[in-house]
Amino acid sequence: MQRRSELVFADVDGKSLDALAPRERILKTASDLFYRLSINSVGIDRIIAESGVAKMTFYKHFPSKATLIASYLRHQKAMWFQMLATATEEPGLSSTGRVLAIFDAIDGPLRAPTFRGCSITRGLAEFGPEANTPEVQATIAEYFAELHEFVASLIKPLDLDNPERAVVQILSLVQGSFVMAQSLPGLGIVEANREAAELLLEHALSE
Amino acid sequence: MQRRSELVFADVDGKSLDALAPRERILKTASDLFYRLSINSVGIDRIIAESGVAKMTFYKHFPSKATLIASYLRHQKAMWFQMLATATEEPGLSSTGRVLAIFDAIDGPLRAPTFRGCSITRGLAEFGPEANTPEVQATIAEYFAELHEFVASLIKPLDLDNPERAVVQILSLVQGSFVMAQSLPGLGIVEANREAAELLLEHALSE
DNA sequence: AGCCGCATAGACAGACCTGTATATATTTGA
DNA sequence: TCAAATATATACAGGTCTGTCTATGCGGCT
Repeated sequence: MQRRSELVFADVDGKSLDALAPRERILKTASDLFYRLSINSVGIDRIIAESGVAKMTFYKHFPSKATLIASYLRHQKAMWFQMLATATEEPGLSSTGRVLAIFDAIDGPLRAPTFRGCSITRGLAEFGPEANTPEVQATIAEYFAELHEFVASLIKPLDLDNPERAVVQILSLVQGSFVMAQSLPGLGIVEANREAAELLLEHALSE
Repeated sequence: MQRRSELVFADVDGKSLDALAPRERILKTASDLFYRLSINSVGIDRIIAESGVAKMTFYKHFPSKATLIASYLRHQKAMWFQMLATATEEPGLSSTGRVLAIFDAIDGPLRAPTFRGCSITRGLAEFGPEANTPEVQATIAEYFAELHEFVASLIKPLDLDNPERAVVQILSLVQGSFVMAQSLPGLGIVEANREAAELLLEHALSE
């Protein structure tokens, strides 16, 4: 009996596994296993067994495990950016409010008992510079570059003296929140870091 | 028989590999491979081959791969805490100076081109709650608990209204620095986060 | 009806994994 | 010096890994 994924699957969410098309069934099963256990410790055979699909069907949709891993990471990235966009584009928010909305958005997910850290940062832990899986590494690199870009676009309207410093600080507080929530849950982490971010932005604005 | 502690590394650093005793040779080779590539992607056979040791010798010193992994993580933890202790116990430092000394200490290592993130956080990415390697998971859990304890002990003398919040903020900035340096190097990360920490402590002190 | 595309089922190859066994050599220390 | 402890070299067992192959079933479309 397989457990339902806690990860957000926009168009997939809610449907039972066997109501899904094979490709989605595979990706959903793999995402759940990869996130819960780690990528390298989950084999193709297990994903095939738990998604109830034939091996040939798997290899028709994903020519290699690396392809599946890259799809997994791209999917996680898309979900995460969609969540960020929704939160920060809320109407009526001030410019600093938009930055702080990141923390409001992650607070819930990071408190979930199924939370295991940032899936992409954990992917980087397994597929660093010396791995030879270019598609996977490129996906990871794009994620971090785009996240930086995204936060920079939120900071820009504040017209700070040193915007790049603020971007680094906010990003660090976000990434730090992920690691902390994974390793030492239950300390009001996001609340503390939201307050830190607020103070840092206030101070930067008054310079 | 006086067995050399595995946590002692002073006499290991600097010597060429084949001048070391087998156990140290194995641990050093494994540490290098685990850190560069990830733990699960490096097999025993490769560690044995690169450390120039016989398989029987390996299994005499490390009854299982999990034992080796735990030794690796304990060794990393010891090095890191020793570095922290050295930096924060520097004479002449104020109480806040001790906290900020953490950032001064990590700045260099995080800029190194060989830096690949925190070895223990990366270990957690591979050996989370659902792995069945109790020794490894216990080592990781101890690390995070002790790191929290350590920072709390530095914050305590400041006598803040809300010390736990400051602890979380400092820890987050540290962990965030590690992730950032790993994923987006070259942005003056530690400098920015040291300034953030300073501001946060100043503000907390004036409450 | 009949065909085509997709899914299933499962065997199989070849590489790699952890861990053990056997037999030989080398170091060490009493 | 000589025996015990330790290291070496290598073969092997049994499992798991990714990826391929063959053969079969089934549903939709013309």
